Amino acid sequence: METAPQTASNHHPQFQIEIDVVVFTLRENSLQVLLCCPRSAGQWQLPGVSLRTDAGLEETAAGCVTRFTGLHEAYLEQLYTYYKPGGNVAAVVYFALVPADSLLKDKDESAANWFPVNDLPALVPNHDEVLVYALRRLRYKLEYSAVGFELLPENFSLSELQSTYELILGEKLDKRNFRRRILQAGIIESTSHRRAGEGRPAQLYRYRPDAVAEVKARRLFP
Amino acid sequence: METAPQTASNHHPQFQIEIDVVVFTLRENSLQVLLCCPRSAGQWQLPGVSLRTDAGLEETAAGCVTRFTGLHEAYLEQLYTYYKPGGNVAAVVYFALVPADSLLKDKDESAANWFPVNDLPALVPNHDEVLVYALRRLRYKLEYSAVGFELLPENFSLSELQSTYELILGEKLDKRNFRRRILQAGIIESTSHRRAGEGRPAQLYRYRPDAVAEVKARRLFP
DNA sequence: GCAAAAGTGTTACAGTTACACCCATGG
DNA sequence: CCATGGGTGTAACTGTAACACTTTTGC
Repeated sequence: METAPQTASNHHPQFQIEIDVVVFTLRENSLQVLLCCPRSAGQWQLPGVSLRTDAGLEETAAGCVTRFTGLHEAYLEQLYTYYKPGGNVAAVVYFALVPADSLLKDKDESAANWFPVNDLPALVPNHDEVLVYALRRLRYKLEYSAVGFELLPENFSLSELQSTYELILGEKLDKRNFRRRILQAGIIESTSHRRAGEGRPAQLYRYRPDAVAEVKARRLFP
Repeated sequence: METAPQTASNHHPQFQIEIDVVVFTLRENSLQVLLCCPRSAGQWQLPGVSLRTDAGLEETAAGCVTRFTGLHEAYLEQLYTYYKPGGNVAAVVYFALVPADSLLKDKDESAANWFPVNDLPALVPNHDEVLVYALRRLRYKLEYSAVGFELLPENFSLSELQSTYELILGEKLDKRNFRRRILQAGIIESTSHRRAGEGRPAQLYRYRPDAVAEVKARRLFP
């Protein structure tokens, strides 16, 4: 990475690098994504910033999330790097999960908004594709890792967790099987809090950050 | 991707983009990786080229594989993008699988060589890490997709396929279970060829490119 | 006391694993 | 005819999916 790659010529083309972030959250009973509409573009697009030479990729993505949501900790993962030949700007796309009810700050400056993933506005070219890919990755990841907690506040009830999974996967789940599995996996622990409301109060749980989140799935091959 | 991202300033830092490729193959009964040692660096590193403005990322990676192995078709997948703050070159890393016995061409020009993944030379900084990640991804991918065929010639026996899996996963597999599963999955078809040698001749199979390769694994969550 | 959400076990079924012998060919 | 690698089925087990009622609270 530090040394020049070996090519015939010695001068290398220069590119601009843009970090885009697909930020998901749960709002209004649906999975939503953060989009912004800068005046210069006049069209909705993923929030993004230009990479500076003195900043890391993930660091920059995290800064972008903070700037648009005000949150300082979010689940972040590199998704894909795009480059369209003929241009001179490459886009490194991250995806992020932020807890429910993360409010937008700087609303006017950033002109950003949440949109349900099933009801998106027209987007800048290629961002549709990126979004579809991010969504696929999120669903996929949900099936073999513990990523669902990132969309919930620190303390949550099992019913809330189940709804999260149902919303993202788009299917209903069996309550008893869901509880058994999630508890057996040992990735959450109960807290001393309970949430009152209509009906019987719910036991609240917390994610155990020390838990080993990825689990070996059944293999097809061999 | 085309429009400028919104930042305060209007001038953007410029970077060089390097495409590196982790090329795996099976040779001498082990999983091996392609490394090169350009005169300028004097140290082993992943083969890489500088991105040109008029070329796509995957296209460039494919060209890199061709240049070092002589092969024109290889399984390619984007792995990760790295950037070390303070530098000005980002590296987009791909991983590639090439069939057994892919010979190196241009041996002297490229100064490249195959190394068993368990016995690597000292590498340029950060490439160790990249390689470890690539290997993890390969093992992982092998478990839920049909990627193993990419390391074999067009026609192969079931025993050869099984050895491939065993070599990569680093564990022995049950012959009968292996065969049942791979055949049930319907991703290979028998050909009219057989391979003679010591012992009973083996039926040769071929990968069905139309097969749906990715299969839903058992979920932990929900 | 009733509406509303939380919590709790068991059984049938499907898929996975473990395992040992016969077959076809070349020398 | 024998050495070598190729090819084949079954039984025990483990994990998964389906399913309905009782409990606790607020009003």
